[in-house]
Amino acid sequence: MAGPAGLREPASVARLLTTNQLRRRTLFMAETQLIELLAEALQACRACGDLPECEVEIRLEQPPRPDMGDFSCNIAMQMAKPAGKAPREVAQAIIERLQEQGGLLQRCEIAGPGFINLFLSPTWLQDSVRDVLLLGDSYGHSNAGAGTKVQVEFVSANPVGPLHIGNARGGPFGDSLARLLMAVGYDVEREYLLNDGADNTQFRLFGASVLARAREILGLEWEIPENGYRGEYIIDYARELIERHGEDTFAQMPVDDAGAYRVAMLAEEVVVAEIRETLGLLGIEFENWFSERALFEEGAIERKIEQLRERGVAYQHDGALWLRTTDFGDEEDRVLVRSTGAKTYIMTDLAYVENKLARGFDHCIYVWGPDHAAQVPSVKAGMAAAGVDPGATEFIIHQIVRLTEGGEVVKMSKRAGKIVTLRQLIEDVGADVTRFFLLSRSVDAHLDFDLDLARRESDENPVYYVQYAHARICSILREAHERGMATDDLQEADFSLLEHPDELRLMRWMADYPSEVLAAAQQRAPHRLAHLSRDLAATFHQFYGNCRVIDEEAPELSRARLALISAARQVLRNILSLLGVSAPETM
RNA sequence: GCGCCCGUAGCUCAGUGGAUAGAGCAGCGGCCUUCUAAGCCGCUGGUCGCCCGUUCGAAUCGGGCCGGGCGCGCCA
Repeated sequence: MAGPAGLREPASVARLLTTNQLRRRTLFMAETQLIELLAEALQACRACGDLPECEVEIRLEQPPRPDMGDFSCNIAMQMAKPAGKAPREVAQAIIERLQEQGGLLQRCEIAGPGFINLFLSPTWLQDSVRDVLLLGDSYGHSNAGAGTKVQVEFVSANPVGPLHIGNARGGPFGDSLARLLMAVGYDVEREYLLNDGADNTQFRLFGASVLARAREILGLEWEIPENGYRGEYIIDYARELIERHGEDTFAQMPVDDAGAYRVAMLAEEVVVAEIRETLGLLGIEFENWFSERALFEEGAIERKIEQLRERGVAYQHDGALWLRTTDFGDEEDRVLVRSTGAKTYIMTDLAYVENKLARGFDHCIYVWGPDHAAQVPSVKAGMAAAGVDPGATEFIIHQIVRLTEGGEVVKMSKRAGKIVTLRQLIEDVGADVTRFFLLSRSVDAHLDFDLDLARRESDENPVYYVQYAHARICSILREAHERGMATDDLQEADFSLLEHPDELRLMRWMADYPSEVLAAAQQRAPHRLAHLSRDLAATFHQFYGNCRVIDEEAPELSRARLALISAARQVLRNILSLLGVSAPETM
């Protein structure tokens, strides 16, 4: 794929690079090497008795400001007490024995209460820009996951209506988490669980509601059941189904549980198509859509019940079958099979997790809404009771989303069917804004989705700020191309010309990117990507304000800067791609 | 009552045990004959809910309060 300015995509070159080559110049590797250097210096101090043998952990961190260096180390403060010396004195002893190594470290200094601040050499940073260009789309990726098979199950909203803002958050979150995990070397599959079993109360209530509406349309006696679905959209489903399957199908459908379930299954096709389409608008696609029904049909549920009985963890009481979860840390025992014979969610969860593990997943991540938070302990206890290692599963609970407009919370009522659908939201503010906003907060935090801000197509909207940086770079590359400057083979530019503080900052930022991706993946924190993207955009915009890229008087510097912004564009693209937000070439 | 999440600038929120706690939005003031002003620069704005502890060092870890949200079915 050719870039807008005829840039050659160096993907083929990237494939030739080995993992070691990739690692050599990431900041993470620099960090590892610096830690070794410090350890050697510390050893030297101990050898001549300047410092005592004591517990210290050599860790590097990022100083708050760039003029404080690229890394800082706190060992002097850790050792001050056992050494009986002032921290700065300890620091002095260490840096005196720090052996300068080829090209990595430029200088170091003591700062503040006793920090050792380390400055990377510009040469090292300049080389890292070349890696970005050579590795392209895979820059920032790593192999931390080592091919471990991970399943991310998310959304899994009951197939009883359109997705709404309440269950919208799991979509972008789960999808970006999956993308992140893939980027750091996991073998990931996304899955949507359809709660469409015959025993599923909600699913059957939904069927009964649709049937009632169909009968209404046909002029027959009708009644929406207690706790049924009263939203307008139920009428739409009824109409659609009558068109598809004919009036007779519904006129003759028995008004009972069996009829309700049959209608629910017919409606499911429509609902799932709608859900799939809506998520598709956000760039979310699932490798698997798993029907809970399959667990019943294929006998997994019955086998599980049998197994639990044999293990002696299930018992009959009050006409129901209970699981002895209290033996595994739960507050009370849980019902597996109701006295009506219907299976509960925990029953299907247990059969389902076994199915997942049987499919070869080493790790199963569940992304659940806050309404399911309370069931996590019982499900985990249930797994333990069933002999499934709960360590193979991970539950991530996201908090609620509220829409705000004009400073007020938009009120919604699910019972009355007064909801804002995800589709409406996307049509209102756009897919990119929807994804970015939903991803911009920590999953633990409640999220207020500011509709007024989201609608604004201006500088106030953070999505456009990031996309604008990308478009701006594309524009410069286009301009350079039009002026006849070479915009290919930029990895061969003379990077040593890039010495301006804003250039160094940008380079450093990009060199740090791979470890940020890894951290975001490990912390299951896609929202960090949103912040990173803004931060990179800001770093670029600042550079843009202070450094002119196209300068026909200085062709070599121009070329180096074109290489630099081309790299910045690549990293912006890579972050946006993890976020699932588009990177427009013009705005 | 019990459990989970949150409490950081006027508002919405970041913040891997470190230095002068940061962004966005809102407010005030500058910067376009030069590569996209959807931008940049500067200013204003804080008892990090409160108390005690751990630590050389706490917004961050532990305990206890206070406040808000959500959940606590033989619904999912």
